[in-house]
Amino acid sequence: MYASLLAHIARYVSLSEAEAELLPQYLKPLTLARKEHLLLQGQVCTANYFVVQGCLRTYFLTEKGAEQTVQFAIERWWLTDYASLDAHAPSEFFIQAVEPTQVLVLEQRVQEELFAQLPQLERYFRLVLQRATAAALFRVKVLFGQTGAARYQHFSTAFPEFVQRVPQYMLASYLGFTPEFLSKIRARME
Amino acid sequence: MYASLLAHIARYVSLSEAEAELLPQYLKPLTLARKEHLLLQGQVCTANYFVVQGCLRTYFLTEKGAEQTVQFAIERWWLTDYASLDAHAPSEFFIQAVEPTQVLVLEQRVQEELFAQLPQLERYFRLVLQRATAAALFRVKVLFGQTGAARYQHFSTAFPEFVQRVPQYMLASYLGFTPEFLSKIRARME
DNA sequence: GGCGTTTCTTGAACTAGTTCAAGCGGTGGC
DNA sequence: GCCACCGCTTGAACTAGTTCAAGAAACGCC
Repeated sequence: MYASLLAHIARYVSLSEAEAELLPQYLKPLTLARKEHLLLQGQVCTANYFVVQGCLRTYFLTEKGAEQTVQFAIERWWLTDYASLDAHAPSEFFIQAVEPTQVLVLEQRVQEELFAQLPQLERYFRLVLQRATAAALFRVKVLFGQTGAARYQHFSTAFPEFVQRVPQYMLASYLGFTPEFLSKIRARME
Repeated sequence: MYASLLAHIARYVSLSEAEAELLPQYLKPLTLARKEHLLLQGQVCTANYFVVQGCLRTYFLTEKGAEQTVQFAIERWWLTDYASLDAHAPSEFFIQAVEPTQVLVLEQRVQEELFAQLPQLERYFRLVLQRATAAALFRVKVLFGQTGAARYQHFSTAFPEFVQRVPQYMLASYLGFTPEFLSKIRARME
């Protein structure tokens, strides 16, 4: 359970064994069923979630009532709504388990204590956020730089296992088009 | 020059006067003419830029050769390409001054020394990155959640001074449509 | 203060992707 | 083992936004 997080932390900063053993005091495991929500629109987001096993997504409802997926998180990704977390404001998003999922929950109010105990983690989260920021910029580049069909083709060759794993309507909205259009792209590819 | 950065840092963490006086050793001022580049596609990005006065943008060239703006930075924003910076890899983006601009340059290789001297800055940059990540998510929400015309209307009521400041073709591509279409939206609004 | 470049506008033809509606297939729940 | 539902497909009509081209306006610079 915690091994996955410790391995991830070790990529960025080093913790002694004694330090590593402190983590379970601060992060609580949680198991989610398929389609279970961690956050509903309108609620204040109070925690950061690390995916040990499974898949989460962030989505919102468009004016027409369609679910628009804005990000996915699979194993070893952190997911939260920083806008809501930082400002203690109601979230505009839903966070939901795409499949049965195990997460570690880091509550915002214990995060400060954790950083006081293990100051290296301040650096760890900075580096995790740098990667997230780079990923967000790349996502905007892909959305603007290529057609829907090209986005699907690149995505499905880059992450073939992931395409199998999530319902196509979630993937379609993540890639910026309708499920019907995705179906037509697949038909065209033969 | 440094007062702007110190005021920004003070929003997130506190530095003593003695600590504040160390900053000029690490960050170098730089003045850019309109349209001057800080980074060209293909170069490795080696620094993080803080805008004291003026405006920067990140853009890339689409297959058709059009400039696609992906982000702007005005006073008190940091801008860099973290993908290139972290991986020491050639950047896919250009970073350019939209107007005459003064920046403070934090070279990647001196950033580590700076954090060793002033560990609070590790936290400062983490918090700056949290805001950037929240802004990136919000941007995706706006791009997917509303039509081009609605995006322009909301943007120009939220940031009227900014709309005056940048050429419309940059704003059009930032908002996800062509300059011609922006012109037509404006005509429709009368 | 005028010249050259850059930026903005307008219109007409076009296209990538949407919308709506109907049918089909798999599968999870009891 | 059956039913209900959810997700996927297909086609036809549609629309938001693009493309291309040409002229008008505005700006920055010496």
